[in-house]
Amino acid sequence: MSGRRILVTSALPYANGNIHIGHLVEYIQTDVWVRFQKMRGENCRYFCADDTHGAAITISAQKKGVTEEEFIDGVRVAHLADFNDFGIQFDNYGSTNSPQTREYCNRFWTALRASRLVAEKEIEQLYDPEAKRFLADRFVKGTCPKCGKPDQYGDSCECGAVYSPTELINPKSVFSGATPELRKSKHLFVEIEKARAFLADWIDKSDALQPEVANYLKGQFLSDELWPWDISRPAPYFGFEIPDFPGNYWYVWYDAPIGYVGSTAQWCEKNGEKVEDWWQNPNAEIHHFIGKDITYFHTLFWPTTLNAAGFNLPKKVHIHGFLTVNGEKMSKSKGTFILARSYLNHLDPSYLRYYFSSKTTGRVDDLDLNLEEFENKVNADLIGAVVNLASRTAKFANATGLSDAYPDDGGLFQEAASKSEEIAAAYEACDFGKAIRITLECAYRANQFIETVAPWTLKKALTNLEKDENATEEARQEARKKLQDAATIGLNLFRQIIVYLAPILPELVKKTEKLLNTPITNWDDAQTPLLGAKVSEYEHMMTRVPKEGIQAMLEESVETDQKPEDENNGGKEGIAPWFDSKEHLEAEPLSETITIDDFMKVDLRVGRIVEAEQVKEARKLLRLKLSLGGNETRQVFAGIKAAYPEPEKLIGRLVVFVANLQPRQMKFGLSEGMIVAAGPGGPDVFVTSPDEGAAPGMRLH
RNA sequence: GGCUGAAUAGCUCAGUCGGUUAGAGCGACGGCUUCAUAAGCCGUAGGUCACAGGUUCAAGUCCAGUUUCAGCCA
Repeated sequence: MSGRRILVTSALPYANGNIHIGHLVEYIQTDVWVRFQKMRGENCRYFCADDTHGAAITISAQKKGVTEEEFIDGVRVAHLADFNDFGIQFDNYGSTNSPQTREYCNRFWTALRASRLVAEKEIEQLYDPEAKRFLADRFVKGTCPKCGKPDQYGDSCECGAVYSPTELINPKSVFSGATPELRKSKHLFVEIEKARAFLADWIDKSDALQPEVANYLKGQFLSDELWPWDISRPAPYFGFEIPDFPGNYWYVWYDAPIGYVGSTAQWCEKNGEKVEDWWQNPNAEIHHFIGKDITYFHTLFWPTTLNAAGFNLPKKVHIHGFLTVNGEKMSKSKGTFILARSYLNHLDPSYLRYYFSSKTTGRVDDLDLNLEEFENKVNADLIGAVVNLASRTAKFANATGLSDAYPDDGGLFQEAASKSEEIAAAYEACDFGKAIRITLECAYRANQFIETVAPWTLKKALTNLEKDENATEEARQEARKKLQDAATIGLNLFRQIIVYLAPILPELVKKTEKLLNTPITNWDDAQTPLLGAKVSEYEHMMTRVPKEGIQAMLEESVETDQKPEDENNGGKEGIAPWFDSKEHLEAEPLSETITIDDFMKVDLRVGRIVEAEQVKEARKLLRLKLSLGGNETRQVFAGIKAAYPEPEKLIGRLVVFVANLQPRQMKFGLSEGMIVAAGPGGPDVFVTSPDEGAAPGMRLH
């Protein structure tokens, strides 16, 4: 493959929560840029992965009662589905919890050691004696020492106060609720101060950073001594153990960017390529797309690590701002904390791809999603100006196809073709807003042209001639040709615009390809008119933004029980507080007290589901076969059909099972017990699972 | 507090190297059109370019200051 060799990454989404529209700013921006490069014929690859390590993952997994690996596997499936449905097209989507990432963690580590950048120091930190683990500030909660507000994090309070976790009144560990104590432990640090000369030079001269970012780094960091970077965490910690520092693990932010390389390696294994051709090749370009919150990880620590190992430094770090909705931070109570899935449930992803792109400037500014503007802009630009071009011309060419020679259009096609490089330069600079502005000017001119030629009038004239018995066949031919020519011009101007918007609107490209029976694959498809092509029956390409869809999305988001992750730190040391509602307890109040003897009458056992199938005739029932270990099995009919429509997915799971319930003959067979599940019923039934380590046959006490 | 950035029409934003009368889209208003699932075209109104200075033949643009807003401070 020829062209520039370009490796592109987006920041790895943390495996602790769902993708929301704030994330999408970045993935859409990156995807558009990558699609643009590919259309230009560059050898461009887009790599990403889930970022899976750290204490927050452990907590989330514990809350769900699954292992960390099970938890991140589940999140990965959800992430990929969201990305896919938004048209984000990765060349490889890996995980930091992969053998490839581990291998590169080791390699970079060796390099950092060899460069004498690693130092050992003893630090004092809060420790949870019950959970037997050290606690980051965010995992301690207590009463604010300044304002007295309870239930605040160990580093700062909602009142704005900033303090150390040791100052908290009545501090508690979020793991166990135990009172933490101070303990000393040894940590490893990367002394990036030693890399100062390199960093200062790179920041100043490489042109990898937007000027405001370079200024920020110079003013904020380089003006003073660079603090050593605490890179190890004592066990237990979900991550990779440091080979030469047993009992300690790399901090999640060490392996997160290495995940870029790990994902590359995975792709290389599948495609017979070499990692060094991408990461250690002076002719390869590395482009990172990130949010401004994680600037210093990517502009201080990461270049230092890469440099130590002799890897390419980023050619560009493209940094974008945060998303606001209607001018404010996303808010759960206002319904503006919108999950990707909630958006997809109600609106077309093309709208958001277009809107975000129209507001993408390549600068670090925040981007506002104003929902009223969103609706207006998409309707006016995409429906009114762009799609409308096809919808008002296509049917006039349906019978004849496009003309065989491009008719005189007053230079419109040529003029738009001449904008190609200017638009391309805007894409290259991530100024998608500018690319769109120039393209839309073409659309306005095209609409004016259609207005002047008025194909509908030509069509009427033709119809009249065809009815008129006195009309000559020549006159009819001429009228037919005029109409075909007008439609040919309209559809070519339309297609040219679609080429320019193709990186942003892949779905619209597909529909255009279908309409004109010709693929769009290359940027230069905008240079030559399409001639002689068949024109399919016009089908709607895009509908106006449904107002009720926006409303429904907001309503759904108000209900979503999801908290914004902490922007600071990319959320990795953050933890979503619990939002447990009282509704369930109110719906079903606690029963009267029983004695331990009463309880002991119930023989609860761990069982493994070895068979699970639909009972077709039953409304609510699944037939399960539970193994209690050895050859002991029981057949159970469970009323969980609505909640588990795919029973085969239950096979292998451990469940809790009432083993001494009197068997009951049911219409479909004998039920020899029941499995324990929570929830009000219907689709809201949740089968309970024992923690890892439990085995079939164990009794619950 | 320190640092960084921003301020142009009701809204969202262009405005190149300092160079003619500061532009676009949306919205508002008036008209035209009726091919297209209300889309399109023409026109009108709307600006002390945050403020007061400086440099210059010439400043929205360059310089220093002031105000306001936003962000960042591992």
